[in-house]
Amino acid sequence: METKLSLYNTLTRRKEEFVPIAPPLVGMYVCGPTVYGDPHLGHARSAITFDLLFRYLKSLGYKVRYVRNITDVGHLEHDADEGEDKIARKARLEQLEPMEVAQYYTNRYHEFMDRMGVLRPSIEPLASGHIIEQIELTERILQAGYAYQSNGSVYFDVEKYDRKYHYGILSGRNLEEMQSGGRSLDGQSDKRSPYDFALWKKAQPEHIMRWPSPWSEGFPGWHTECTAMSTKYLGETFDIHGGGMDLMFPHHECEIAQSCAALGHDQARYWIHNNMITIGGQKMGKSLGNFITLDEFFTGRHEKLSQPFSPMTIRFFILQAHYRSTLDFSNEALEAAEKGLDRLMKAVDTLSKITPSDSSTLDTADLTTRFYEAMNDDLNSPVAISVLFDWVRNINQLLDGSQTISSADLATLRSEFAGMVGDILGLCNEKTAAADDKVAPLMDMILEIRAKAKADRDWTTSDLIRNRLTAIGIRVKDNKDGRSDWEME
RNA sequence: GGUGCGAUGGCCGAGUGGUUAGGCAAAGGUCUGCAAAACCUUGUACAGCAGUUCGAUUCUGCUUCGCACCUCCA
Repeated sequence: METKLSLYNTLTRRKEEFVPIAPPLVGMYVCGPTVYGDPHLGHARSAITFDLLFRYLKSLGYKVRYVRNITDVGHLEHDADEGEDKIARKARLEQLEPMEVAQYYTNRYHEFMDRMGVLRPSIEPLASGHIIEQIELTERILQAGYAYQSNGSVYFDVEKYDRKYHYGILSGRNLEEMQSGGRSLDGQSDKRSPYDFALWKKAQPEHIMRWPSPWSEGFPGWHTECTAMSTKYLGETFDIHGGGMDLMFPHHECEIAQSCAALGHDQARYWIHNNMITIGGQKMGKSLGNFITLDEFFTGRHEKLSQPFSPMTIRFFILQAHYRSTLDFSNEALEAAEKGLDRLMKAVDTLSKITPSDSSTLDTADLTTRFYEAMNDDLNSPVAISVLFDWVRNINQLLDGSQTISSADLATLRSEFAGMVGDILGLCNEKTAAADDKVAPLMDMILEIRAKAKADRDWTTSDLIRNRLTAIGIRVKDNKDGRSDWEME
């Protein structure tokens, strides 16, 4: 490999060469969804970003253990003691068991991510299945002296922690600044300081999701699951921790604090954060209520959508922007992505129709070198895709005959190109997939009849066939050699 | 208020101290029975003002505008 993979590490605020702790093993933990609502575009961005990293690391030969959690414990709406659990509230509104809500949205999440070509993680632990581990973590932090009990709840002592470590190391803040510019929370809570966060919360009588603990019947604080589960499955130190930028503070900051307090050190070597999807320049999210769910994208049922957009179009749209840039939603951008993807997938198809020559006028090394250079540069998928498009032109020229390729080079090109598009970028041809095995021979027959009509200069018949096919959504394209191709709209 | 980030051609979106991003859209052409597709050609884009430099869209400073986090959030 000419270049090596470098990744932007939020912790150091620069790109660093990626060096795993114990190659070829790589441990990666990514914060997954809280399952109390339908997945939206934002979830897709995070899932696809780390799916790309997962796929790319694997393609480089690493053996990756990818852990992505499901948060099925609702935590609290507000930081105050009387806050309501998100999942419990949803359950109350829909008259379901909390776990029924969590299961339903977990299923929905899986269904939509599958359709977008997002590979399932190696381990997908549930927060509710790791209460014991979270209690153990809390005990360790208590023993280390960085937490205190208060009315049955346990809180992390941020001020004490900050005297030895640095609370704010990831998000570039420091406690003093936060305190001086701080908003004054009225002392309605059991916390000593407004910046302290809960490791364990005592449940109010009406709180449904609750577990026994040494301190009270209650539930874990919302930062503990990630620390507890990443430690369990990836060890005390692992390679990559990912998530959305909005999780940087306080969530990831608190994870670091918990690790340092319990283990004496941060767990993750590389902290990777994907940027947000915006709509009209503003973050698409729950708090603003301006999000569009994936279901709405796939069906087109949303007032802001001009048409349905397929799962692969969404994936391609996301991949066409760098993961650390904000990506603005618009119908025009999605439509452009749809057409661009179509062009790319057609080229994959075209590759199988090219006949080799004695020599090559193209150098396939150009594709490989530039593609991997882009991917190695902090996963620059937009540039990688632009390299692919340069080769889409080349592939089309090969079909036209204005370029030639040897059979050895063609074999290389086929496997490289398909691997980049399919295995690394995770894009597949939804149109081809739609045509099942029986349709293809049927189409061959129909086009054979049409070819005969064309040979007889019977344009009435040939146009009738083509028009009828167009009407049912099958596009016919005539080639110079008299043969025709077809594709599903 | 604190801490960060951004402003690129009609739209989306990379990148660079001097030489082509790419996609979509648009215009002309080639091919074709017609069409579609494909191919070829076509765009003096880098918010504004100073400064550094032989040269800045790229570096520095300021200005304007926008965004994110500080509260659940991918």
